Amino acid sequence: MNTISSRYNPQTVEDSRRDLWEKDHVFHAQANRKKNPFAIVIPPPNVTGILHMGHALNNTLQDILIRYKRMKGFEALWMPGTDHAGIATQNVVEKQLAKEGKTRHDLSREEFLQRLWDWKKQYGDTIIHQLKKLGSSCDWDRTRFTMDEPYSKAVNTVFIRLYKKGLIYRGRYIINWCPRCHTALSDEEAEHKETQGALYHIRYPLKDDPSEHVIVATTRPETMLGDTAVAVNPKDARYKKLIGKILILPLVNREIRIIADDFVDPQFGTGAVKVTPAHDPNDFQMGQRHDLETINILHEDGRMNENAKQFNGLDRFKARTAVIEALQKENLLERIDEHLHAVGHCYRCHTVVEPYLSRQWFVKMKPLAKPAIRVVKNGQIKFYPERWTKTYLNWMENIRDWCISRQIWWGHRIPVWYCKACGEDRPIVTDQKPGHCPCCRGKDLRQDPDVLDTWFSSWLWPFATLGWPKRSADLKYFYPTSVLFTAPEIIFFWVARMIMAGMEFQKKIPFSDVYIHGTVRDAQGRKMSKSLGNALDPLEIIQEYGADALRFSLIVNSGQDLFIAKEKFEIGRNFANKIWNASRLILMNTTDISTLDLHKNFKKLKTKDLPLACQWILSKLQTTTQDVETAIERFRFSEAETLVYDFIWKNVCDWYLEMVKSRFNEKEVQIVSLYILDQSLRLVHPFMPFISEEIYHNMTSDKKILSLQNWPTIDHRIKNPAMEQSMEGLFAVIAAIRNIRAQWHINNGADLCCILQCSANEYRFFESNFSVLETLAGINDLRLSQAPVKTKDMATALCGKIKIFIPLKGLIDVEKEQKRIETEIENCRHSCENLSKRLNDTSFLKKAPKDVVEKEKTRFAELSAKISELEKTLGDLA
RNA sequence: GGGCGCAUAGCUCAGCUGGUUAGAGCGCUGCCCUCACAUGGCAGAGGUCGAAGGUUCAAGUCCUUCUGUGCCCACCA
Repeated sequence: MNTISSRYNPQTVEDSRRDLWEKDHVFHAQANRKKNPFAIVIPPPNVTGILHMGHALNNTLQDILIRYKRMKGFEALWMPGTDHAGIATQNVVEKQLAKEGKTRHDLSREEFLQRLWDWKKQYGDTIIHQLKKLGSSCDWDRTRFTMDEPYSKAVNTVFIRLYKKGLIYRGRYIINWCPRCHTALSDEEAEHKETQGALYHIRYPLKDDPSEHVIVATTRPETMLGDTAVAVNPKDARYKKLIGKILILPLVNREIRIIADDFVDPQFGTGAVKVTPAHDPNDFQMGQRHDLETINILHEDGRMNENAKQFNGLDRFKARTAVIEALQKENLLERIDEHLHAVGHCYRCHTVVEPYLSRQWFVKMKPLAKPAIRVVKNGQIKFYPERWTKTYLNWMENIRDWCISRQIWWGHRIPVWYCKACGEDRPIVTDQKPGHCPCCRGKDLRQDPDVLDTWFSSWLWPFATLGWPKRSADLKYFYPTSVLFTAPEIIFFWVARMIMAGMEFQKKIPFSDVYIHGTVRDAQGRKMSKSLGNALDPLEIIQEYGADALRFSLIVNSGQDLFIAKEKFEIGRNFANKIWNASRLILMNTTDISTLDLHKNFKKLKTKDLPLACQWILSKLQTTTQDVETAIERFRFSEAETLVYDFIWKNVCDWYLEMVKSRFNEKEVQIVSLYILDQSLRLVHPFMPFISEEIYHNMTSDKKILSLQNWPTIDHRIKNPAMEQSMEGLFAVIAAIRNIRAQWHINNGADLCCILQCSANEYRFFESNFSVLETLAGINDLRLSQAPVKTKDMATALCGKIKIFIPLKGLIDVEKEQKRIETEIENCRHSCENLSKRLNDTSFLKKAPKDVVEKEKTRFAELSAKISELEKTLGDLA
C-alpha cells in the first residue's frame, strides 16, 4: 500500500471490492435463531428504470442502516427486487414497436407479452447492476420481481380473498381515463396540475321561449354534447321559477330539463351547471340522484364518437374549438373568461386525463384503512420526520375506493372468468381457469381481459417477497420488517397501502418505522428530470468522483430537499482522498506491527501510560462512536456522517497525526495509530463502503472482509471528557500562538520566546505536554508562568529575542468574561428560585404530570451544579 | 379552498427538551508545494438568526401576526 499513489483512485478499487462481496455472498441473510433479525425491503425500482439521484439517495440511506446493523450483529436482510411497473413498461415497449411502425394491436396479446418479457430479460436488471455500482449491500440471491411465479400467486390470493370478503367489487363509475395509454387510472395516478384555462359561458335557450335562455359556465365546452340536464341550487332565487323547465341543448337540439341540486354553488360561474353524467364525477352523482341518462361522447382514444353528431371523429381538443366556433355562429356564446384550474394528467405519459364512465374493478378501502389508521395513531408505526404522520392520516381518513383494473396487457391478469351464457354479471373469481361455469356448467369461459394496477402487487411487497402465501421460515423470522425508506410522493401509492395489506393479510404491521427523505433537486431548486435536462447522472458522478464520494455527498446534504450541483460531490471525493492518505501515513509507519494481533496488542496497552495525544484520540473515538450510534438510531444520517467526517479529518488528521507523526518510532504510538485506523474504517464503512473495505482488506494480513466485522464497541474506561476538554484548550492556545506568529510574519523556528500565563491546573497540564505545544505552535522558547508575568521576567526572557507574552486569560477579555459569568450565575439563580418555588408548591406537585416534575427536579440539580461550576471558574479567573 | 414546510455568513445548509462566545462546507483574504494528502496545511475576515409584537431571569429556539417562498391534497362546473 505504501507504494500506491497519493491520490485515491476509486475506479481501480470499486469493481474489485464489489466482486469480493459478491463472490462470497457476504450480504446473504437467513433465518438465524442465534441473532436478532433486521430487515429492510427495497422500494422496488421499475424495470424500466435507470438509476437517478433519487434512487442513489434512497438506496444509500438504506445501505447505511443495513450495513450498520449488520456490523452491530444483527442478521441483516436487505431484500432487493424490481417492479414490473405496468403502464410505464408497456409504454416503453410500445414506443419500440412504434419505431417499427406497429402498435400492440398489430400483435396478438401473447406476442406482445413475449416482447415485454424479452425486454424485461434484456433490460430488467439494468437498475440492479446500477444499484450494485452504488455499493448497495442487498441480499442479491433473493432478488425478486413482482411478476415472478410465486409473487403472482400472492397477488391472486389477495384478490380472491378480498373478493370473497366483499371488499372487491365491479361497477360502472366515472374513473380517470388516459386516452393515450387507453386505460383507467386510480385517483392517485391522475396528477392535478394548475393550468390556465378558460371558463366558457354558453346560452341554453328555453324550449317554451327560445328568446330566453339560461347561461351555463364550463371549462370543457365540448362535453356539452353529452349534457342531459342543467342544475341549479334549489335556494337560488334567480332560477327558482325555472326548475323543471325544458331547455334546448344547442348544436344537438336535445331537450334537457332544469333540475335542482344542493351540490350547485350559486356563487360560482352563473349558478347554473350543465350536467354531463358520463364525463364528470359530480355530474355522474347528480345523474344518479336524478335518474339522468348518461351519454358517452368519447372514444377510448379521446376522439369524439357518433353521439357527438357533426363532431364525430374529431379529437377532443379540436372538438373544443369546433364547438366554440359553432356556438359563436349561432350567437350562443355569451363570453369567455380566463380561468385557472387544476387539470388531471396521466402520471406516466402526462396526457390530460378524461373523467370517463366505464366498468371497472374497485377495492373498498374504508374497512382496510381502519386498522392502518390505528397502528399509526397508537405509534406502532412511526414516520420520520414526524409531520408526515398527519399527511398520512389525513389521506387515510378521507380515503376513496381504489380502481384497480387497467386496460393494458402487461401486469397480473385479473383472476376472473366470465361464462358466455351467464354473462359478465356473474364473474367467476378463481386462481385457475375453471373447467366449466359453476351455475350453467357452460364451457365457454373467457378471462377478464384487464390486468391489475401495478400497485396492487407492490402493496404486498414486505411479505410476498418473503414467500407468502406460503408460511415460510423467512416470513416468520424477518416479518415485520424494520424500516421503510421512501420519498414523500410514494406515501399514498405505496406506504399506506402496504400498511393496509400488512394488517389485512398478516395481522401485523409491515414495518415499524417509515423514513421519508427529501427530493433531489438541481441548484435552482427544480426537480431533476430527464425532460428538463437538468438531471445529474449518478453513474457519471460515480465515474468521475467515485461511488463513495457520491454517497457521502448526497447524505451530508440530505436534511430535507437536496439542492445538488456537480461541485457538491467534491466534498466526498476530497474526504475519500483524505482517508486514503491518512491511512498511507499510518500504514507506512506501522510496519513493525502485525495487524493479526492488533487488538490483542492494543488490549495489553495501559491507556494511562500512553502519550497524551493517544489518550485523547482514544477518548475522542469513544465519544464519536457513541454519538454516531445515537444519530443513526435516530435516523439522523447526515449528522452521523458529519460526526465521522469531523472525527477523521479534524481530530485524527489535523491534530492526532500531527502530534504523533514524529513519534512513530514508539511502539505504542504505532499500535494506537493502527488501532485508530482500524476503528475509523469501521466507522466510515456504512457511509463509504468501498474505500474502507479496500484499505481494511489490504491492511489485514489475513484478508478479512470489513463488511463482516463488528462495529466499534465503546469502552467507557477509555473515555475521558475532562481530558478532551483540556486538549481543546491546548489547541486554542496553539492557534493563538500561530496567529501571532503569522501576524508578525515570524517563520517557524525563528528566535521567538513565548510566555504563557496560566492557572495551576493549566500549568500542570501544559508542563506535561511541552514538546507537543512547542512543535505544533512552532515555538522554540516556550515558558509557562503561574504568576502574573512581571516586567523583570519579560526582560530576562527577551534577551535578543522577539517577544510574545500571552496571558492565557488574554485569549479572552477577562473583564468581559467575568461580567458574563456573573450574569449567567444570576440568571441560573433566578431559574433555581422559580423551580424550587414550584417544587415546593403542593398544588403544582399534584396537578403536574410526573415526568414534568421529574424533569424540573433534574433541571434544578443541573442548574445548581452549573452555578457552583461557574463560581469556580469565576474564582479561577480572579 | 384545506394541509405541511422553509427563511440563520456571499452561497448551500446544521443548530434536537429555550441556557456558555450561533457552527460546518464551499467561496473570500493572507502565508505555505513542510518527505500522508494542494482533492492539502495554517491563520483570518464575514451573522441586527425574514419583520413586528408577546411569554421568560434568559429566545435563532416557544406563542401571535405579517411578509416572502416552496410543496402536497381537493369533484366549484
